[in-house]
Amino acid sequence: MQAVIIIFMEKSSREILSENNISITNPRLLVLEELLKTKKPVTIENLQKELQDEVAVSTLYRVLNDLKSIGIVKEFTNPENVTVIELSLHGDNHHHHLFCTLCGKVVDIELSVSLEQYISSETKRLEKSSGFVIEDHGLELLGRCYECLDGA
Amino acid sequence: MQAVIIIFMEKSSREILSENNISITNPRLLVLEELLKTKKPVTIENLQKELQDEVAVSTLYRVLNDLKSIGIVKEFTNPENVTVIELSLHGDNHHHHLFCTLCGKVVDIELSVSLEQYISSETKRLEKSSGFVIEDHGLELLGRCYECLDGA
DNA sequence: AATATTATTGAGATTAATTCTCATTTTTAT
DNA sequence: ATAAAAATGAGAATTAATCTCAATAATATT
Repeated sequence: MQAVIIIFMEKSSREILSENNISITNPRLLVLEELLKTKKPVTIENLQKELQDEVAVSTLYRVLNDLKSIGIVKEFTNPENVTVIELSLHGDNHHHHLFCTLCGKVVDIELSVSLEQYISSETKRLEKSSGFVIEDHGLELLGRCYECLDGA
Repeated sequence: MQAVIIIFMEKSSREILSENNISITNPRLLVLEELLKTKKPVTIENLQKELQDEVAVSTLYRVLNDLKSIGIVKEFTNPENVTVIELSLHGDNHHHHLFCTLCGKVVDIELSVSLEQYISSETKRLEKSSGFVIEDHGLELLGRCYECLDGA
């Protein structure tokens, strides 16, 4: 009997860049590696710390804009209005965010299918009453995380 | 038969300030008047334009912070990350925002009671799975407004 | 109502996040 | 291997917001 081993290989940073037809440069690889390593939403400040002496600040911002424009990085702001960066490789990964208002932690969350459906139908109702065409939505949840609750 | 006329009188800016025990000053009155006049969410840039030569920029920011801290002004950011200011006189007016991604227009919206309930119960589920205590939520809708759709 | 005390204002300096400029370096195409 | 095009680094420029501090206005006291 043969063992069948299935490995879900993360795409390499090089592959990601070449698939998107943008040139393969060191800063881009370094930023991508860092985001792949973290796997979680990060502030630009934290990215900067991790990439100190490897990528210039101006380049970091430029690279993030490049990655945003090919759609593999998403940007949003936390409740204190700080920019948060998140890798978004698999095109359609609709999700939402839960923020700790004390320490700033951000967690990705998925809503139940039924709630998503409910939001969609409400959206249709609101399209009629508002005259807008509604294309997207995001639910933000605010609270306090276990660590901050512990400390208190 | 007598006519019964009921007038819902907007509280005056003076009353609002004195009820909240903060001193009545001209800049505060001017900012409040402007917000009462507009009745809609406004960017700080727009507020500045309206109050040119009447309130110094530094004072405008300070007054907005004062009004935020007594809870009669709420602040949020639009999808382009610009700060938007909104009067919130009647303490509990939970609502959400619909943004036009083309012109930046912001519209207040109310969700149906059942959707709000649905979100609340999802929140309870997420509290268990995330370990957070969730205290608030906001739904943002993004789309294109009738005027921008017309123009296109 | 007049004065003393306290708080607020205006103007501009400061800070922080992000973008821009441009000479140099790296990448891609030939 | 070389030419052409694109990206980088360092620091200057820009923008939104806060801070500083002397002058002014508001409140409290007599």
